[in-house]
Amino acid sequence: MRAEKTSARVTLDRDEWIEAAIDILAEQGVQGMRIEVLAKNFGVTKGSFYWHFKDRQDLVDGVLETWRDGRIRDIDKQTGASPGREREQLLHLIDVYSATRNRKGISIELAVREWARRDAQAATIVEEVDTWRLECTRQLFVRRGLSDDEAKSRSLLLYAYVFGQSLMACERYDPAVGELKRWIAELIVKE
Amino acid sequence: MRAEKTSARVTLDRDEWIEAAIDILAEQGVQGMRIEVLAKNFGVTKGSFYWHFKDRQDLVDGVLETWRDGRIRDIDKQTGASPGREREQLLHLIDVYSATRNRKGISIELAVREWARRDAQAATIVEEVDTWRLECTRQLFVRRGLSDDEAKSRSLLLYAYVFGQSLMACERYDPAVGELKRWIAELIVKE
DNA sequence: AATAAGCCATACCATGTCGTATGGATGGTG
DNA sequence: CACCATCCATACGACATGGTATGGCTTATT
Repeated sequence: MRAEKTSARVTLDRDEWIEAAIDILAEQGVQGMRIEVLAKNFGVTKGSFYWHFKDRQDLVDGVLETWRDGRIRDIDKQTGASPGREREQLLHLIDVYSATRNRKGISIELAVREWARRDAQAATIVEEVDTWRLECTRQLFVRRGLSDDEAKSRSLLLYAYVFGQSLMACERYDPAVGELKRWIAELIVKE
Repeated sequence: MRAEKTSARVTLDRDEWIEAAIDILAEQGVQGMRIEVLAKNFGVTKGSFYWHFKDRQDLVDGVLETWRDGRIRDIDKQTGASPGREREQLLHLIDVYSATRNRKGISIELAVREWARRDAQAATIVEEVDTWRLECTRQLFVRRGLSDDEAKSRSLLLYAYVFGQSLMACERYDPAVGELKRWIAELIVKE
């Protein structure tokens, strides 16, 4: 039973609700973020939810802020200056967004983006994250000696590729799709 | 009023319901494909719907089949043999999936893919379409003289890029994002 | 004109969901 | 011990939705 997972805890707080909301966002999409469903998973009723949150919008705000802050911390960490290892950092970046590894992260990423296509608030958050990521990655390319325009283009290509790739069913296209992806990663980071 | 759009018609048929369902699928996602909402847009009640369809699943089947058939006809047309123009065909393919042009087609595409991530039936359809598209595009690259592996890799990159790019908010990253995209397109099709 | 078929409206039930109001249980504090 | 704050349960109203049952209107057929 899902409810047993946290039954040891006596009380809940905002962050636990937000984490659970992000989990179900990844699995079910925005429409799956139902208050009563979250409550049932915790083994409580929505009386608890409305103690910690004003309404559903309050939860939504928390989810988006938490996601944005986490993503920005993450990209800062993964593109931090480590001279001479820019190429490895870029390849690692692509690998991290590979669908096989990091399934949950990808699911959250796609769920937030599908959300952003129809919700202005989510779109604003995605825009902030995109801008930050593209800028950090651009600097990686620049440190490798690329021109500013080429660095911009390649970082845009990098992210568009990893997101799009996780939207496709490419396993059945070629069983050795792993090698195709390695080839593509090399093309994106250059050489 | 939306209802006036087709008020001239006296009766509806399955295809009109399916078309309207695809429209709202693009705008609202799968969760937006509500029978009573579709009926209200037509200015009728769901009594009409249940005359033409057994249930909601019946509509879903029609939507997925219609989408798949249309996509396969389309890719066949756009990658049809026209010797010596493979490069133009590839660039045109990328352009067609550009978010600025063909907004509705992109919206449907993304809606079906987000759907496929959580629905096995939709996933099967997407897989069929992906396989067909990748194969057609691979042949374009092969006709340009590329090796089979490189052709496979580049066609995968092409589609992943166009889908991912339409998931991103890249306009605010650089106002001249159009030039970045042209550069990327050139990199993907080679030279 | 009578009948039948096609197409849709109306009424109804069951369910899921948001939000509110209020009561109850628990533990700390004076 | 009395009181209060914290945290959750219960019950309710309001609404949207899928699906069913049935009635009614229009047009074609005989």
